[in-house]
Amino acid sequence: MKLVTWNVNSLRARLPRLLQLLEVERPDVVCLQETKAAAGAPFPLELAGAGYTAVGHGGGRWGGVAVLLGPGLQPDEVVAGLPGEPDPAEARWLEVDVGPLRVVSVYVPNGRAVGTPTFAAKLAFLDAAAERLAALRGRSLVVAGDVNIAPTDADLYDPAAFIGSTHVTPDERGRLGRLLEGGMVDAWRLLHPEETGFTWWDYRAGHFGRGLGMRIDLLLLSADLAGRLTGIRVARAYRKGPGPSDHAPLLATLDDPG
DNA sequence: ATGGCCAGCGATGCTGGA
Repeated sequence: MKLVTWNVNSLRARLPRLLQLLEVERPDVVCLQETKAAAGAPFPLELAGAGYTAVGHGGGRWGGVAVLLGPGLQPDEVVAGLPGEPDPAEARWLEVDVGPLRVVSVYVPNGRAVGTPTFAAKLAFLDAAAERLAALRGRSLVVAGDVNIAPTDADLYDPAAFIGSTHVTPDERGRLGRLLEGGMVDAWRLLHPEETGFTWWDYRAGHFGRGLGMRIDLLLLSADLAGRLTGIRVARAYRKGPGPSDHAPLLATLDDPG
């Protein structure tokens, strides 16, 4: 089974690149973030044409998450929204049951600046996510998305450049740690303990070309699924070329259950 | 070479992203 998570920075704007990814990689499950699609907005017909069933949680002008399922897969239970989240209208959390798996696509708030109300809302969202994952403990669980936290300084191009900024504070990292309680595994780090694995690069100032990125998109797996992880990579090709997102897709492969 | 802001809204320049 092949899993993808990708902050597309607008589904509409990214559709050509998304269709390219679906055709080339043929993933089974795709978690999308920042679709910028309104609640109830129809998905582009091209997705169905490519063989994918889409489940969305719309967030209007900003935000929005979705899960795409490949041929032969259908959504069972769908839960949109996160109990206790600060602003449900931002549409940052979507759970979809796919066979024995519960798949979560999550887009954690940015937080903008430490000490602001939006930063407090980011922490509150993370608290709510930890509560929800505790409630889901024991299930075969995939939590995939843009967490807007660099887990450690090894996930930054230059730790000194982030002193005093969001994405690196103990408040944020501590809450990310709570998401990993109960045996959830950071899939990239499981197979790549040293390699940087950046998933986001600022559009500005040539950051991508200069290798100035961050690892803020994560695939978290419950322990049973982590044991089946055979590969994970950042598809940097989708950060290049015409009309890229500022995030690259993260692709993982799981062995079939034996 | 990991190459130099983008998307939405809406009609102009501002907001948000991280």
